[in-house]
Amino acid sequence: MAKRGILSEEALELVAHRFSVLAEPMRLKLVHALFDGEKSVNALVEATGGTQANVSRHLQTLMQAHILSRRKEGLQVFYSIADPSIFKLCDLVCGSLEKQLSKQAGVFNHGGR
Amino acid sequence: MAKRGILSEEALELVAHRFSVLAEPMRLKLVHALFDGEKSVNALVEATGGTQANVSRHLQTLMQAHILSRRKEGLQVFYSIADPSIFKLCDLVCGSLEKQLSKQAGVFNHGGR
DNA sequence: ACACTATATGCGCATAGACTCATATACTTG
DNA sequence: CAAGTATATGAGTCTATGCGCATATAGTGT
Repeated sequence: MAKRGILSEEALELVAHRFSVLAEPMRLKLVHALFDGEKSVNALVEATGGTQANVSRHLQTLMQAHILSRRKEGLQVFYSIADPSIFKLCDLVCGSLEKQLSKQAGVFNHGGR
Repeated sequence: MAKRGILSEEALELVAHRFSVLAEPMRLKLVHALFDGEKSVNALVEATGGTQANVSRHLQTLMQAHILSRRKEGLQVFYSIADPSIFKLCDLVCGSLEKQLSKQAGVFNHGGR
């Protein structure tokens, strides 16, 4: 277990910002699409069904947060996941949500007439 | 490692929402203040320096996300962390940010004469 | 140089949500 | 029941940001 000291105001802002970057479905979709390796912007546009402009913008946001990395090759730009902690992060949240949902389902199965 | 399948649109929204709940400095401050055990609203107001109204609102948000739990005792309401995955989540993000910051520092130490 | 493709970005609109003030609710005590 | 304390919430304002449209920039091939 990591030791958790007192967090400064500034540190809190950083952490909050990091979470906020992951708080958009489209960006999660992009990250998820990159789980199995790098992809070009066009490939990501197709994979997500978003517009090119929007996908590009979200990729910028993810880049600025150092979550993705860029590789330019001719006309195309390939993005890939730069911060491996994203995997664990998503696993954690998904796991926690599954638990919650199964509990809520339990309420229905249990209480229902 | 958990297996990561394809996430539905709906699942993405849930995960995004979960992140968005943690994407506010004030809420992180509250969660952080609860790391060492339950506290009353008043105690949290003092600990965070926020207004009572605002603290109460953020506590609602954290409750609805099933991150906190409530215990009422007379006039006071005590909140505590209900979802232990929060600890790991924060550790992960903090660790990742520390790495990033030390890398950025390295750039300066390295390139600068 | 021109046309073409891939990606990035300026701008404007619309919405979400954080904050404050005032007030409502819930409980306790006299 | 009245007064006091702890917490929650309605209404309004203000800022942030996601999205679409159009256009800019960068690179390739003829």
